[in-house]
Amino acid sequence: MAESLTVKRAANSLDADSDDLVWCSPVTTAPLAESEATELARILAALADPVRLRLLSIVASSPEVCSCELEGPLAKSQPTISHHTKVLADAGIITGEKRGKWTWWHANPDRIAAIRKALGG
Amino acid sequence: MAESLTVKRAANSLDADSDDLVWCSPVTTAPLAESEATELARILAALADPVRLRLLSIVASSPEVCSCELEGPLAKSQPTISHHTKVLADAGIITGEKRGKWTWWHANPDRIAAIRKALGG
DNA sequence: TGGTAGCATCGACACACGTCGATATGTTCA
DNA sequence: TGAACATATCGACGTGTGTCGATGCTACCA
Repeated sequence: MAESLTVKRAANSLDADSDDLVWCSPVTTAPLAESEATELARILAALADPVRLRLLSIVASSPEVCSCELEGPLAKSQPTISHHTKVLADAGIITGEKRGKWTWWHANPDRIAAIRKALGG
Repeated sequence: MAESLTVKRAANSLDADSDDLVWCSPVTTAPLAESEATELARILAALADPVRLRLLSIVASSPEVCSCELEGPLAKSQPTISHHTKVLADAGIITGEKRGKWTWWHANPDRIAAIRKALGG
């Protein structure tokens, strides 16, 4: 196996090659189609949790963060942390890279910028 | 009673007079405090629903929208529409103005901009 | 005054979600 | 190989949430 392996980003229906701002028109501009709204809601729901927001803020503040460095600051059990990283990764907001025993997480600024754009940015 | 009455914006703990971007540091900059994360998650949760996103997009696309104009496009019952407008209003994202029999809704661009800012904008 | 219309609230239901212990998987090292 | 560790997955539990019918309340109009 390869030395470095990117964790799969799960089956979200929007993994176009160019990752940014392709979803939908800004929410402030024109009525959203039902499919656009569902997709955007899915991404926002991934963010709408205090633990995940703090997790993201920790990951985004560092170039890379190991899972084991999250359990302490977030004061949650290991399965809970794993659950939350998965939710954020499925939404494309963070990406996990498995190196040896550890999984290293980093934020996806493009995706976050796309969310801002969808919010009228 | 007065001719025009602004619907109360409910008891959200963040109704500072200046309404914009006072919550928390951008999520991409530094680890969020627990209280900041909880507050931001509450606001994002108000957005993280397809019906509410479409509702907001309709309201934000017009200067003013009446509740009765939402039932049709959103294909939901009247109590459901009322529920969703309340959630968005409690989050400060839209504001309702009651004139006569009708309640007129309009978006709060400052609040939406604050959300973008909290997301690293 | 009575009737109607717009909207909010209540109660109930089904479903989704956060949480964690137990367990499984996979990697490192002796 | 076997032991130890990091992480993922599973199963279960309690709680939160979207939905709607029924009901209540207020404003308008004849």
